[in-house]
Amino acid sequence: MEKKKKTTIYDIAKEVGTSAATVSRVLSNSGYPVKDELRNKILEAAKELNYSPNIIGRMLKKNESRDIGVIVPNISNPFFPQLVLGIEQEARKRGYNILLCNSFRDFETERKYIQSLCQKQIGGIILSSVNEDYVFLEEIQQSGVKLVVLDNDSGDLKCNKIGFDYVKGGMMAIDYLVEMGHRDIAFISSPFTKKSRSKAFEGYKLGLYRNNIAFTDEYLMISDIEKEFENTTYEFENGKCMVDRLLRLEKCPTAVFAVNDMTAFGIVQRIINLGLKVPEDISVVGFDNLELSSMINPPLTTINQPSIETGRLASRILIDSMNETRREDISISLEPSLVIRNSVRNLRI
Amino acid sequence: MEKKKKTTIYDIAKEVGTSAATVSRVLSNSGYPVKDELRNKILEAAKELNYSPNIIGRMLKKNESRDIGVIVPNISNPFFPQLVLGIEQEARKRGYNILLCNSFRDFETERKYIQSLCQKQIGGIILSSVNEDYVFLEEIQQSGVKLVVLDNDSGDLKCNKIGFDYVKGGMMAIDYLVEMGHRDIAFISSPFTKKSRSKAFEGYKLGLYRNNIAFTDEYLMISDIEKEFENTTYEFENGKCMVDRLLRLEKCPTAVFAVNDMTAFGIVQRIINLGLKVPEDISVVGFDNLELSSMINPPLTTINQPSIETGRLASRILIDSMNETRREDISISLEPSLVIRNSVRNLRI
DNA sequence: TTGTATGCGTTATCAT
DNA sequence: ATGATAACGCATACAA
Repeated sequence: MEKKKKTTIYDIAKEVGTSAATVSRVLSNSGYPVKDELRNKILEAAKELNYSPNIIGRMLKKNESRDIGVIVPNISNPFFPQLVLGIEQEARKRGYNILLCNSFRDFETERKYIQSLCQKQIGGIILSSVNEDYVFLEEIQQSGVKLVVLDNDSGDLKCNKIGFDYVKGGMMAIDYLVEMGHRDIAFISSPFTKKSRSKAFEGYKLGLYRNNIAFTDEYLMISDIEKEFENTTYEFENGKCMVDRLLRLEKCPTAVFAVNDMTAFGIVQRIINLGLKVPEDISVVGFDNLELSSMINPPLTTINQPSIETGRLASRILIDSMNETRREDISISLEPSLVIRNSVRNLRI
Repeated sequence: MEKKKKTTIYDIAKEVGTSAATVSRVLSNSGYPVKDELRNKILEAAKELNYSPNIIGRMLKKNESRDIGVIVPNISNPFFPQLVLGIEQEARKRGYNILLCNSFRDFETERKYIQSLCQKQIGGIILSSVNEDYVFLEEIQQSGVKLVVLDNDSGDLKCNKIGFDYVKGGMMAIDYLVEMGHRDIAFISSPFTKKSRSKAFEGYKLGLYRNNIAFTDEYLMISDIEKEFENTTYEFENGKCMVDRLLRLEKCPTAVFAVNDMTAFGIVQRIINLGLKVPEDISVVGFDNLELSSMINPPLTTINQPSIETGRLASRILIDSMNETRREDISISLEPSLVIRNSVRNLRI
């Protein structure tokens, strides 16, 4: 179990009786002309000596890395594995690797990871988090690191952005509910510490408005404490709690719109636990379309946010930008869509 | 948007009027004595010039990396985010970063990732996958890379291993079901392409045996095709299909034991869709204890496999091994536990 | 077509 | 306490 020194191009050069330069030319597929006989000897010796190139040496020389950083709040939130999968698929396709970091929505953690990433001389970062320290991010960019920011309507910062139309998503949910004959619709959410939540709420209100339904204050149910960083099931628990509050209302709504699917899961479970039925007694619409939303009972009607596609797109944009295929920043907003399953009752029949 | 050359220790040295060596001594926290006045000037200049060390240079020189590779089959399978979380928590605590790869249970993909990781001069790999090419892995190890293999009873390969007692888990499930008065218990699974599945089945059989229940061939339900690499919901769909087969049996079992929670989700949903009830008509026990198992209806009784703890342990073992705190390989098997929720009916009352 | 020499940014060795 | 210099492994400009 002794440390076997790794073989370098010099070892191979010595073995074959040529120079390191020639070995490098062959082994790095540089396309540089080398006589076939010699080339073969080098290739042979490389196998023989079990040569594996040291990427670090190459990186130092060429000052380019094939890595891109990805920062997400928490990989345990089922939305993000899908996102990461999309990013990775596209990245691998182009020969890039991803370096994954969980920020836990903590500002300092995120900042440290970004710094650490930069010290590794990565070419770009996909940032799905809440860093609003624009000066910091601008510094990062000026040092040559490309950025794709997800879901952050940071008006000021000039960089690539991929957004999602949460407002429209919220409106679609309400439209559908109204179409199904509902007019008493509650909105259940965790605190508006994320833009996505307040946007969805905005959609809720606009949806009511354009369907001529007055917004009722007591139908807006937001929990008090935000502690999701500790516990992934926070949203779920919150959904459960809010149901209790809901049922204490003098006029109980016929439907609820949840700020996300996890919350909806909690809502559905609590309703059922109480001996009521979804959607017979209360209808529920979620937001996200997690893979698991189709697996619960009843299968959840929800607004789809295209996670994998977002990931792919982010990868593509970042890598293009790193290769300077495109110099101007790009800004895209993805569209929600309604996924009808089984958690909404049609009051019209 | 011009490329601003990054500042190096030489720039700082020039600025301050000292040598690069001294700058390095200060900025790398080497503990080497440098006069306070000079040290401060260097620190100041570093801030001033916005210096950020180039890890690549350091790595090349010191030939050590603070990265560890992690290979999982598919981050979309909800078990793995938890595992990765555990790995990362522990790794960060000790100053290591993780490089995540999805092998999609594909042999060649996995092999390529391992090679790529090694070329990056990482110190170790946590491998949660199915590479059974021992010679390959041995080569890797001989080149100095430490290995922690998860869930792979590769008898031959000498390296760190963390296992899980699937057999015992299976037995616990059956014991519990019997305790609740069940004797007609089916086993539903996807094909035995993973050790965990055949082991769980072994536990199923042993459980029946020690409870004096004869194993019935027709209660063993395994789907025909394995195509999970394409579709994460494969297990779920499979569970649904198998229910149909189950109900065609002349004597329908009172309970089913699912090879994993995802499969159980499908089973539960299909049963309910058919107008039957869980657990009133059919009881279901799962295997894994995904976070979501508590969120479905009814909440799933299942066998817990400690994902986060496994991750933490793997990190700890790998890093210790890299630091040669411990030289001998270690081999641990983690214990299952029963999580009782609401998907099993007590026939005794 | 091949070889020599240099430099990427850092740390370590050896003088001073 | 500080500075000059070599070395890490590789790729490349230049010479031959």
